[in-house]
Parts: sequence; structure tokens; C-alpha cells
Amino acid sequence: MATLKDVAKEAGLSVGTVSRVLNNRGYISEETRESVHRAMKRLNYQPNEMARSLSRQRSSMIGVIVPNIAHPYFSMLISCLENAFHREGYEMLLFASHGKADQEEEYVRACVSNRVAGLILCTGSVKTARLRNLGFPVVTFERFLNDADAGVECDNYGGGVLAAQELISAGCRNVASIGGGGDVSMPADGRQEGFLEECGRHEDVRVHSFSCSVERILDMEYLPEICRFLEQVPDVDGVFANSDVIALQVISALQKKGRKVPKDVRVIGYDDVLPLNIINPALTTIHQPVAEMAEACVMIIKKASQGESFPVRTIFHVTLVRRETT
Amino acid sequence: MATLKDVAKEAGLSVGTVSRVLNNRGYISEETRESVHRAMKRLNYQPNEMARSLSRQRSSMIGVIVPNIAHPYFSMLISCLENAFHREGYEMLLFASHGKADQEEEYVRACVSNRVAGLILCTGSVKTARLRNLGFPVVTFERFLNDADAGVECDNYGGGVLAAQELISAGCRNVASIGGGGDVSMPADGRQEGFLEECGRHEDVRVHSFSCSVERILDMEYLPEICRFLEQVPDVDGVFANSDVIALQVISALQKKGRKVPKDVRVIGYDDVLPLNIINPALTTIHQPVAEMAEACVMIIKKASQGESFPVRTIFHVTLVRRETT
DNA sequence: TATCATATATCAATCGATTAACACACCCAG
DNA sequence: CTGGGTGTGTTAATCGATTGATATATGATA
Repeated sequence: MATLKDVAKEAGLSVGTVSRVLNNRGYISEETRESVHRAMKRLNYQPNEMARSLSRQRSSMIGVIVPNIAHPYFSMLISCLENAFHREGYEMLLFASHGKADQEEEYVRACVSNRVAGLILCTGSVKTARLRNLGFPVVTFERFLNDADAGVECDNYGGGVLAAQELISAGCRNVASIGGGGDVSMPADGRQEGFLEECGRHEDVRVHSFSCSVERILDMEYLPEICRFLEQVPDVDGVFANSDVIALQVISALQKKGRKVPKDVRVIGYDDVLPLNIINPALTTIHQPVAEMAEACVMIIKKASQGESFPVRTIFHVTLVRRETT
Repeated sequence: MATLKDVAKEAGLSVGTVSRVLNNRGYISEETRESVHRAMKRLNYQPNEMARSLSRQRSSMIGVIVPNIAHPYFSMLISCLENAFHREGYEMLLFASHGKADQEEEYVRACVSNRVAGLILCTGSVKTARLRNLGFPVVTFERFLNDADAGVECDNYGGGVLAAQELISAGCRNVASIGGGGDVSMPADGRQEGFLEECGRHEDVRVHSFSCSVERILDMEYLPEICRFLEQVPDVDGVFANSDVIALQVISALQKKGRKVPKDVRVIGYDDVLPLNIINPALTTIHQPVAEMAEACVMIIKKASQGESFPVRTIFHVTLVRRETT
């Protein structure tokens, strides 16, 4: 494996010069630059990132910790993050906490050991105090953590309001919200809040709410909650599900009970994650601009690394995507 | 940030001894070991993985390159890989090639630069010659690449046979296979092959086959192909889709044409990826043991790193999971 | 008593790149 | 002809851990 030294020798230059070419520092003539690049190509030189990171005291990796990689929402988020990383020259170190606090902390430590450029936390059971003085910026994604450096969210409350308006204007008068309300407080709780408050503004609308435990979010099995809910409110005519995954299972359960969607019951989801919306009937949902949110996380880390100022809290608008279930 | 030296000083020992504790080498008394651990805890020491990797000439990361992170099949695979990595003490460096050969090569180079312990390729457009002498083992996942060190697949041909048998024994006599047959040859093509050959063994069964371009696999939009197919074979009574994502869209398209699943048309998918199978009607599909396959990839890399011998080709059995669409 | 296994220290090189200090050119402009 | 900008070389320290050589000091064992 060729080293910088080998490249220098091959090009008949000093390591200092070659390093300057690699890092675009100081004075370099066009001729030298090209000669270095030719030498690198001839030797098939690949800079040793370990050595660079050691020297620079910082790697070009960003740590990402999510609760569950296979969940469509997180897999889409990871995908968007990967795009943004690529664009900005970062690499992704990915971990899944499975909602376990100890595993989460282990992964935070792994990030420290790897001297990452930053950490994006989409999981919130970490003892926040452990995030202080890590040596790199920590950004939370749709979570609250006091000791993080910044947070990126979507307008969850507004999304809940949009959902309520859609159901009510479609004629629903006996609606329910399902999901959220776990034991840890998170931004997504705002969805239910917005939904309930908006419904409260309409006197003729009855509203119910059901919460799911966090474990459900991990294994994506909401059926017990959904069945309990359908038994308690058999005549529901509008459902706001906290996520598309829940919404799909609601539709499935309704259809099994012989209730037609959207004729008998209208359903609206949250997230707008493919491929869940390709199915029949296509799900009306609240669209989160995940790509932009991912981009924002990366830019915050980039700015923080360069000592520039960055927003502590970034909140994105959500939009209603009307399809076939409302 | 505390270093090994600081720990040594804090514990009143030499760096050599502390290093021996960290790496479990040579003679260490229980007393010393504990004293080192106490000192590490007191200083909140986190070993610098960059320095370790530089010194060892190898990091504890494994590179993973997939075509598309958000595709349910790959997100499940990534999730399973992450579990296996965690169990074996590796970390994941994740990349998405989006099917672009140049991006793929760029990511292979990134893995070289990061001196990964191994690379898992779930994407196959790389010029195979570029995989020679990378300095770490390369394992392909459901791909063919001559220059890789090992490959892990499932019994695609057998899966196709199972699907055919299921449809035929359910009474289908005019069946179709959809998906596969892209421009690059891959193991998954065997599904169609097995399906067609098994159907060929039954004289009274008519069989059709349709292929999808690779781009479809990336954006998960198969509707054009599916509609074309449904027009050409309007009286189809059994469909074998090359993946669950395709199967769902087939069901969706059939329902829109007023054809009932499974009454009029039986459908069977491939992969068995949640949450696609939670929907209604629940999809009958061919189950791939992705977790075991992921595990196999990791063990191959582990064995190769330790100089032990490993299987060049590992093929896993698949099973039929009968649900509601057949 | 001699030997061996255990346990630790000291020292220094090494991994591969970054970077600062300093020196030496050259060329151009004032 | 002199000062300043440009371009490059040399040298050496540094980042933090690994590792081998060598030395020393216990005990226990033969």
C-alpha cells in the first residue's frame, strides 16, 4: 500500500509539497499539482484516513444512531442522510439502539472513540448529561435532549392540525388519534396535541385518543392497540395515525371488520414514507420534508466544525398529501 | 481527552502494561487489571480508535455498499448486518451507490482509505478487477463478482420452484413471473428461472414472464411494467413477483382492475420483508433468512481477518410463507 | 540452589499523515 | 538592486496506541 512518502518519491518532490497538494494549502504550481496527481494515480495511492484523522484529531465520519433501521421512516431518513453526507464529504457510521439506553450509550462512546465529526441522534433514552463535552457537535432529530447542541424537527403540532382539518372538512364527526404518548416526551407528541386541539375547536366533533408504547415503534406491531381501539370506538369515522406504518395497520384492521376506507372511515397517516404509499388504497398523509431535515443536520455539524454559528432549533413545515384514504 | 499515557500515570503503571490490559495480551495480575479499569473510569478514558487502527493497520469497521437504503429489502439487510456487527465487535460504514458505477468505485476507495476490516457488497456494477488486492476481504451479498473473496446467496432457483408449486397446486393454470432479468446477471435471476422451469414440468400450465429494469429496483416504481403486463395477459390467474415490493404493486394494480386477490388471481412475493407483509391481504411470499445471511457475511470477514479458512460460496435455503394471497 | 513462570518497567520504533519553522531559490516590481 | 510574493525542500515534532527487546523482580518448583 503506497504512502505519501512513496508518492513524493515517485513525483520527485517532498512529502510537505505532496501534503500541501492533498490539502490545498500554501503555494502550489499547477505543474506540481498535476505531477503529484499523476504519481498518485500511477501508484494507486489511497490516503490513509486513520493517519489523517489521528493527525487532525477528527475524522470525516458522522455517527448516526436510530432506534430501528428497518422501520421505513428511519430507513428513509438514513437514506437522505447518506445523500447529504456524500454531498458534503462525510461518511456514515451507523448504529441501531433498539431503544436500549445502555446500547445507546455504548454507541455514543464508539463515536467518541472514532473521533467523529458529529453525531446525529434519532433516539432519546441517552442520559443527556453524557452528551456534554464529547468533543463534537450533537444534533437531535425529532427528539428532545437538553444537552445536545442542536435539534431538527418538523412542525408536529401543525401536522396534527392539518390532519384534523382534513378529516373534519371531509365530514368526519367521530374521530380518533392513535399513536404517540410513550413514556419519553418527544416532538412527535405534538401531532396528537395539535390534532386534539384543532378538533376541540369544533363543537360537533367527538374525539378520542389512544397511545402506543415505544416498543411498538420498534417492532412495528401495533395490532393489539388498534384492536382495542376499534372495540372501544366501533363507530369511528376518521382516524389520524401517528405514522404511516400505524395507518396501514389501521386500514388493514378496518377492512377485516368489513369497514370500507375511505367510504366508512377516513384515515390519514404521518411521515409520507415510500413504499408504504404505493399500496391500495393510497394513503393520505402528512408529508415530512425528511431530505431537507437531513440536510439541515449535516449543515449544522459542518458549521459547528468550522466554528461558525448554527441554529439551535430548526423546525420544518409539513404538508398534507391527499391521496385516496380521505 | 485522556490518553493511554494519562491512564498509565493515573494508575501508576507503564503504558505497556495498560496497553496489555486493553488488548488482553501477556501476563496481567487481576489486581493490575482492576486498577487500570478504575483509572480509565476515573479519567473517562475512551481509546482513540484512529490511533489503534493506524497502529494495527486495520480498523474495526466493515464497509457496506447497497444500491438503495430506503428499499425495504436493503433496510432489513442493513438492520440484520448491524446486529451481527454489534455482536462481533464491528462498526458499520454505510454507503448507497444508487446503482452508479462511479459512485460505487468511489465508495470502495473510501473503504480502502478507512482501512476497513472487510467490505460487503450488495451491488454489482463495480469493475471486478478493482476489487483485487484491496487489503481486506470482500463478500458479495446476492451478487456475482468474480474478484470478490466470497459470496452469500439464498437458493433463488429453489425459491422460484416453491413459488411455482404453490401457485399450481392452488389451481393456477395461466401464470406469470414478473421482475428480474435486468442487464446485469445476478443470483436473483434464478428465481424466475426456477419458476419457469417448474412450470414447464406441467403441461397444462401456461406461463409468461416479464422483466423490470434495474432502475425500477432503485425507485421502487414498477407500475409501468405491471400495467403493460396486465394488458398483455388479462386473464392471468397466478403471479410470482420477484420481490415483495413488486408483489404489493401487482396486487394494487389488480384490485384497481376489479380483480380479487386471491379469489381471481393468486399472488406470491419474494423476500418476506416487514412491514410490507402487515398489510391486507397479507402477502404469501418466499422467506429469505436475511439475518442468517448477514451473520454469514460477518463471520466470513472475521475468519478471513484471522487467517482462517472460509467458504467461498454460501447458499441458504428459502421457505414458503403461506399467508392470504394464495 | 537453579530454574521457570509470572508480572511489570523502560525504551524506542512504528503506523501514515499534518504542520510549523526555517532555508533557499526564483522572478517581478518599485 | 532590493524587497516581497511565490514555490519548494528539509527537518522534526506530533497525533495516540501497539509492540518487541531487554531488564528486573518476585515466587514457586525441581
